[in-house]
Amino acid sequence: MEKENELFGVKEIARRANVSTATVDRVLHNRTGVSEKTKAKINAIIKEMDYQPNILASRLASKKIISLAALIPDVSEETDFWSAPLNGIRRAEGEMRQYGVQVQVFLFDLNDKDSFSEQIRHVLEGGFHGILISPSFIEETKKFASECARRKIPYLFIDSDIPGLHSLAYIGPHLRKSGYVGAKLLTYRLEPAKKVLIINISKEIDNFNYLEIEDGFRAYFNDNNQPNEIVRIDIRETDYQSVARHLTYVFHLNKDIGAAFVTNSRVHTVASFLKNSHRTHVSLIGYDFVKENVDYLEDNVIDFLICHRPDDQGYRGMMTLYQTLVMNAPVAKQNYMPIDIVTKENYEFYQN
Amino acid sequence: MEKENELFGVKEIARRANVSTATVDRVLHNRTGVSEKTKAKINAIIKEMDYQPNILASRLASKKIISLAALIPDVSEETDFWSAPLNGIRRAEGEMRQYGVQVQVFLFDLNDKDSFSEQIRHVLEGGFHGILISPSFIEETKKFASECARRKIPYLFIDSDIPGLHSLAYIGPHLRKSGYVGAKLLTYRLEPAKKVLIINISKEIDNFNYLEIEDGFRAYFNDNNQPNEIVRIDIRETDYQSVARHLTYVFHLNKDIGAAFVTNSRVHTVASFLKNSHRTHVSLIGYDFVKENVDYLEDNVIDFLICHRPDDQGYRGMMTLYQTLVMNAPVAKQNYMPIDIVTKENYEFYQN
DNA sequence: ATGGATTACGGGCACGTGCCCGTAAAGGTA
DNA sequence: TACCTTTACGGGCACGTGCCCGTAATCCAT
Repeated sequence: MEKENELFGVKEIARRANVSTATVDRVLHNRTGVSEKTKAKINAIIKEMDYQPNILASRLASKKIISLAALIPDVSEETDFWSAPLNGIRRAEGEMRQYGVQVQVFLFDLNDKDSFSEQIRHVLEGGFHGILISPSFIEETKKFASECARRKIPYLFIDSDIPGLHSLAYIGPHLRKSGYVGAKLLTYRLEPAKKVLIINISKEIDNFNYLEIEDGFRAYFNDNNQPNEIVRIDIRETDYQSVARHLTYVFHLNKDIGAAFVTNSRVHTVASFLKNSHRTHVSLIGYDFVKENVDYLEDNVIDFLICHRPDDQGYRGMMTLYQTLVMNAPVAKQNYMPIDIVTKENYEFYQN
Repeated sequence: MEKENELFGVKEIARRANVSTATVDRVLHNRTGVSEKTKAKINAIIKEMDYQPNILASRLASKKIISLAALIPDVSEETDFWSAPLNGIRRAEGEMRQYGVQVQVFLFDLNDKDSFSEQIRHVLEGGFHGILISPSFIEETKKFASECARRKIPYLFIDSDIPGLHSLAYIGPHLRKSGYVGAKLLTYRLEPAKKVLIINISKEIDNFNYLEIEDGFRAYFNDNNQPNEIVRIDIRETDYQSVARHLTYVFHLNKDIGAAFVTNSRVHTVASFLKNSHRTHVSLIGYDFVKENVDYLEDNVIDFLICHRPDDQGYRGMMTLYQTLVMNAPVAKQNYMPIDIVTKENYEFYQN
């Protein structure tokens, strides 16, 4: 039975140090106006008491509201993937508002690099205390990062990472391992003679995520001496007709494809093709818990979906900023999300 | 652009109603001492303003601390499964303490019904404002529930549910569906001629959880016209020697067992047996992210672990009580946890 | 010595709510 | 009318921290 000796706060410190609470306050917020001698004495007492400020009182008394910004892609007609992180951000906002935190969301067009740059300008002008950002374009993000460093604004990445920058944290998947998991699932019941098809459907040329995923996918084959031949295809158009055309060609060239792995959420387009061309015996795995994909899970066309809790990414991202700024708690720099496996049987309980 | 008109709180209400803040306070906490007329007027204003009390100020001003109890099984030498929920409970405690909430944990022995009853007595005597409980023994839990109802103490169940009682919520897996998922994974690459073995290792006779799981497992076979024959075995001793003896016998009788499904966390005992008897070609699936199991995942003896985020169950359970008591927010009565699939490839990122 | 600037500190109000205590008004009894 | 009880309400302090404002003390230049 140990008693937490936190009977008093600032007043107790002031009493012990023979100063006023105001002076203690100055030390706590390292403002000017305290002699080195008393500062040292107060700091010693603070350490000795293991003083923890009462956040309730602190937030209540503090006039200044903390404002956070989130910069993520807009929901497009191609994919509503980003509605999930947005959801998590909103959820965090709701919880934080009563603690004097405001959240502002900025959206950009994934197919328009300029919109990204423009929103970055807006965010930087907004005078926010912390920023969450999806670093979809590398060079622009690097410029953003150095500007944040100059202004001493903490920022963190979600969904994909750009290593080497001084972000507060990364919250998202370990993409390489994610591809590794995909390979495991895809080969779990695959006959040795069958070929495996990797499909990347993406307009953006400089999207680097799928490279990591594919790398991990191939690593699994190496590590496990998986005998299957790997075929790969890049498709730069996202509409069904184009995808179907490319796939028809690939399946024509390779008669014995037993499994297909799509490196992003557009797996439903492939599913549609497989179903239409009566190839549902091909095992199919792809990414993300979006409605179209779940429909094909239900329909037994997609075998597994891999998912990285995008909702939670948004939530945790905002909460991490909050923790840092309000309670300045230490934060893990790498915050890898679980690599979730979603099937027809468990999807109804999945929490994004 | 809509402005939240929450500029003021109780004072604003008081001003509009031409009363003092004290009177508003009395209405808010429906205490006595307010005439029906002014009460109605104030309530109208409250509704009109959509007044949300400032929880910071409320918790700060309120002397009374809210105390919560958690009643869960102790960690035993048989399994440290319950260390995970305890972990989540502690995590919640840490977050809530600064908001004036205290948590007390009561542990009982899963093999000793009397210890359960005794701890229930202690919990009820403790005068707690809310209780989280793992309803391991049905009859005792029912008595507990009616006593709570009498005293108007909200309580909720985690890990397993007893329907028909007026618990605040259930936070745990949908066991039937969980068995369903197990069957899917187990049969995913199973040859039609192979038999499937269901193994239940448990001392407790009245443990009803595995019945649900097994029911779901068999339902999958029915729903999918799975041709494999199912063999089942109950083992009432949990030590390795006994388990090995029973399994030796079963595998002797059934030469063509291709996959085994263990209905709880003791799958590592089976894994050990399979490894020792050179039967690692048998697919093996079981429950829970405990160290022994993960070791056999790593060792390729266990194919999949199914897991229901026990840590999160503890955390959410306590948080739900907190939400109910402090902000009296509405709560979902059924709160099914995701049915997570853990493999050798993704376990390192798994979050209990 | 006088004045002004700077440093080092204390007093005290404010944040929004909880709640104790005091009291005027209304009602009841002899 | 005098006295007591009950009802209905207001005043005001407290919670722990943030921060504005005032001021004694020290220092420096005239």
